[in-house]
Amino acid sequence: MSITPLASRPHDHSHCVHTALSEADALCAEKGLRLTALRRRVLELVWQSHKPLGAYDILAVLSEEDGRRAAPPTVYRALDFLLDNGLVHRIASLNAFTGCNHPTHAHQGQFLICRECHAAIELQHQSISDAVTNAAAEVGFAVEGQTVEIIGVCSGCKAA
Amino acid sequence: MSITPLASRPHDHSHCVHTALSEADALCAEKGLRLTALRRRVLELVWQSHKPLGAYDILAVLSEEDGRRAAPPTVYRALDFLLDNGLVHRIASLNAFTGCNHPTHAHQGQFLICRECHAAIELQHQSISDAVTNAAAEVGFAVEGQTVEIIGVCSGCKAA
DNA sequence: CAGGAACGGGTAACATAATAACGTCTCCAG
DNA sequence: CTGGAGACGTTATTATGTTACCCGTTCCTG
Repeated sequence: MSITPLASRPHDHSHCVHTALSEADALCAEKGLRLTALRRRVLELVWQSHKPLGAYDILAVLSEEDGRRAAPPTVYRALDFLLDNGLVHRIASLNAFTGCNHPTHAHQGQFLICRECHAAIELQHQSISDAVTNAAAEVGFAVEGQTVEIIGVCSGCKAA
Repeated sequence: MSITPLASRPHDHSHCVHTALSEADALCAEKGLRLTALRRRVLELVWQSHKPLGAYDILAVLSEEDGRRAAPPTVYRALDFLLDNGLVHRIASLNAFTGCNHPTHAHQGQFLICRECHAAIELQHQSISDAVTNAAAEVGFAVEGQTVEIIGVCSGCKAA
């Protein structure tokens, strides 16, 4: 039904980062949004691995490379921008952020989070969304947003 | 397929609280666990409405009624006990806790969270769990726990 | 009936996460 | 060129969660 998500198999990760940044550039150009140096840098950091990154992790990197120490609002504002425009997702159960695989169309992903390697694998499974929507409809609940975060062990870590 | 969850319709709430505490007593007696006064009180507070309660909300109530002010570890230890034994659930997207409807058998609920009245309606919909398990299996991911939290508007608030 | 491990709980301090409020700068439209 | 919106810096504060350490009780064991 679906291809194996990239995050769950070996791959050239620098390609991920490059693609993500290019897509972000294109999307912002198209919508007339300003992907400033800071926002671009934060997006790059979030994409540096498939492990969701905490706001304060980002803060630490920025502080180190800038010399002067950055303050929380700097990072949160950049993250808010990226969230608003679908370039990153927030993982509520981890208080962390991860790059969005499909920024060009609005969606809410589901995430498989590996307890071992901490990678977050984004899914977009219609059957899950449908099951949620149907279950909610049964009790007259109007769905506006879904947080689906599955903890477990990924195939790679199971093998090891 | 399922009956309307209690939390989503009018009901005698004192009955909820009483039932929850009785079930907790029974469950702890059976398992040889100690439902101390503090733990029981925290469980009662969590059950006082169907709105999930933050740890610091509980802390505030305990501090006020005890005169001396309680400290965070007191509340978190009680909550850990209740979580470990399935008496309450944690709502990750709210950083809050809510009473478990079915403490006697292990399970992981799904939650409908009303943006208006803040009530959390616990579901246990097999179709959702199945959809999640199947989607995970497709990529070789072994599910250990599910966080499914749906934000939206409940039937009561839609009517009003 | 010692004596000591296990447990519940208190206190203080700390760590992490997020927001509020205000000021300055830049850049582009008019 | 000017005026206003948006981006970002800075400081402070609030919210949430954890760690380390100590003390008293319980309860089991010898």
